[in-house]
Amino acid sequence: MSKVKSRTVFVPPRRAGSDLGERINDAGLRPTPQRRHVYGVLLDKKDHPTAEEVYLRSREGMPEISMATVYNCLDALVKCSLVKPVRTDEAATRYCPNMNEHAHFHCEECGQIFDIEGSAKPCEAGLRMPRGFKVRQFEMSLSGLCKECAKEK
Amino acid sequence: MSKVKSRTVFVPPRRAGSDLGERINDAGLRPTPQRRHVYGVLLDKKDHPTAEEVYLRSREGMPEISMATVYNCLDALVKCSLVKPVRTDEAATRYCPNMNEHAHFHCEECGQIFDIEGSAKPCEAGLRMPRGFKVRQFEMSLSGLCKECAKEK
DNA sequence: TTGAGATTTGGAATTATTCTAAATCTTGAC
DNA sequence: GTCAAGATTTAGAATAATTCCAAATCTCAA
Repeated sequence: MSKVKSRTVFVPPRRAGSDLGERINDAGLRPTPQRRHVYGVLLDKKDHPTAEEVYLRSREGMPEISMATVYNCLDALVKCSLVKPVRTDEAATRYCPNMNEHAHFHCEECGQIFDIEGSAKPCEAGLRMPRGFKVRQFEMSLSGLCKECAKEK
Repeated sequence: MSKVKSRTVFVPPRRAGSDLGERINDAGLRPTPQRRHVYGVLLDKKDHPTAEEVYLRSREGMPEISMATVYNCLDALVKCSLVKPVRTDEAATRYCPNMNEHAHFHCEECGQIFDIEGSAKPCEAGLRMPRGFKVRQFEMSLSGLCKECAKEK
């Protein structure tokens, strides 16, 4: 296993999945095995799992990982803008690794979340922003019935 | 105290605050003193209190009310579309009695929520809805710094 | 190689919310 | 007015999601 390691700059070892490590590294985080693994789990299946679900999936490839670490890793990934937290009407926060501009559709029937492509600025979306407010985030979310569930009615 | 009471139709007693009662009644809910009181508390000060805050304010005029009842009342008001639940990054759900079309702005600094007037349809807001989805709710939410907090930076 | 600081871990603690079962209230029928 | 069925309220227990804690381990710049 040939590694290149400089004195002052951390270079992640080159092996399968190292690109994840790089993305974490680029974002200013230490690319620990746990963070890499959790990020990999999210990228692997782009649904919108809860922390609990991420924990269960993470344990498959890393049986010793703890729930606390999963929360830590998710927080870290969110802080680095690699992952977005998604809140629905349900209690648990879900996590989305799709960082393209999109909205979330929550199906009231089956509970699934779907990414809806597209974006707009608040004013384009008909909002009358009062002067002086500094908008950092603008999110749109929808709920109703997904294609499958709508069909069944 | 003159009351009119028919055999088959409930007529709420006419006294101060009965309009609240009517709105609750119209929405198909029994206008109990607790529901009326909780709704009154929300209308009284149109910020976006948590259940906890609603509880504290409710106790001022109705010291025996319980937390469970506050949750029950809020759920009932939400079901009747008299009140909207608002979720932010924080854990606790907040409640908004403004049922006009509007979005919510959450100030990251002071935590306050502001109503932003305006509305749009998903397609007008740049979203490309896939065929077959049945949209029941479309919400927009913003975060950043409110006027006051932005000034301080 | 090493020490400072970051990270992980299991378990305890906290917070928000829901559930439960008993007491009370409300309403429509008589 | 009286009554029973069902709705609502209540206190407290239970649950669920998340955060906190302190000890062990890891990471990496010097």
